[in-house]
Amino acid sequence: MGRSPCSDKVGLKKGPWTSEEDHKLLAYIEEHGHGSWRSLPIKAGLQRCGKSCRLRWTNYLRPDIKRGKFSFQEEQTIIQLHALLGNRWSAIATHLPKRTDNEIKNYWNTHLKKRLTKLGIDPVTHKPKSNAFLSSSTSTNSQSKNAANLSHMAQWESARLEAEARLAKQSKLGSINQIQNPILECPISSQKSPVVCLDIMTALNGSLMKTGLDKTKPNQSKQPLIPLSEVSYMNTTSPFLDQLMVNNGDLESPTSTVSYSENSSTLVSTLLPECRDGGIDNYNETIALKSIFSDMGVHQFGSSWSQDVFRGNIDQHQHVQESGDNFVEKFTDLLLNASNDLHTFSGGSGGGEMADKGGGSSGNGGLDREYCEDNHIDWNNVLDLSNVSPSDSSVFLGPEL
DNA sequence: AAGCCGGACAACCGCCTCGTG
DNA sequence: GCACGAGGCGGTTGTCCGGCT
Repeated sequence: MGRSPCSDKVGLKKGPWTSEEDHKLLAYIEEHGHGSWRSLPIKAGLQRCGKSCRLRWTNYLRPDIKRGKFSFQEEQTIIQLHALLGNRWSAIATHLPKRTDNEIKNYWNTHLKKRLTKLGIDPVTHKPKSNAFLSSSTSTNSQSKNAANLSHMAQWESARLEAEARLAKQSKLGSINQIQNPILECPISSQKSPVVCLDIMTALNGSLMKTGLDKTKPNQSKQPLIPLSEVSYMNTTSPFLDQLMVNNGDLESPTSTVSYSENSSTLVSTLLPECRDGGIDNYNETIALKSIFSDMGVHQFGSSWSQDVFRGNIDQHQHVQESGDNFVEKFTDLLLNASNDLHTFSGGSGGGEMADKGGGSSGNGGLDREYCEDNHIDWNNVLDLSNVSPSDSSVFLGPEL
């Protein structure tokens, strides 16, 4: 089965590239573009197969490749994205501009994987190898349900990120120079101050721990939040989640190769089916979802998102459509760079456990290695952000109301 | 100095997806 | 709908190099 490797053809060279070959390839592509990779080697005078040329170009010769040591921030991003996406290196690479998927993959295999293992973290699941929560014989049914649902939602989130990665890639193809790395460019990151919470599951988890009214949000006097404990979206029979997972024709399966429309408006209506349908049958559950997003800072997107859409009887559909244009971008930025510290997650009360762990209010997100070492910031804190175990995420516990 | 070993990373291989006729 | 080719992706292998004995 399968065709023979292209390099099996007689006369084609394998192995390391010489500088002369590099020069030929570079010169040809600079002058003509790569065009068809299959025909390129002949035109460029190379005794290589097209595939080998393509790999050499994309992984090594391309001018927009950043080489050298990975920064602490890049490591952090890789770990967190890997927790969500698994070994989808190309998807991860879309969030690390100037790094190739091959480079990230190699770095993971040779550095990060071992480091996590040493710390007792399973590099596959990103959970402690002896996970008391999962193995506990005293786990309650609700805990089991929560775990199952967390897994369920993690799958969905993984699929969403994958689609977002495709969007990013398409954008990059369309205007390669217009895409800037929000992580690298983030002014807040350069200030070495905020905590980044990438992990939506952790955020969701934190929100699940919360109950009651969120004082940080506007207009709640009109529409108080439904206590999350009373909302059934984490129940396996949640019609909202079920709808989220299956009702949108484009969103076939959280684990399948995602085919949902790469259209942010569609994504919004996927998230907010009642908006799509024009009804508010799932209003309570939507309010719960709002609470989650607001906790993650989505309320900062602008009034059309947090104030208008959820206020009540306004033209929700229109507002979502309007805000949907850059929803994906903002949402992903939020996950990856988000500027908010964990105060948000701890109800805005001015410093949570993470802040304490991370050496004061500066937290650990967006910090470079030197800074972390200077300030005795424990690497484990980074790992906390990718740990989705509900039982040990006290970091995200909100104030009891 | 020579051999061994392991880390790092470039390159390859096989499979998959997607576009096209 | 099907076949085919191009390109992409992730896993694996090969090679180089520095440290250690």
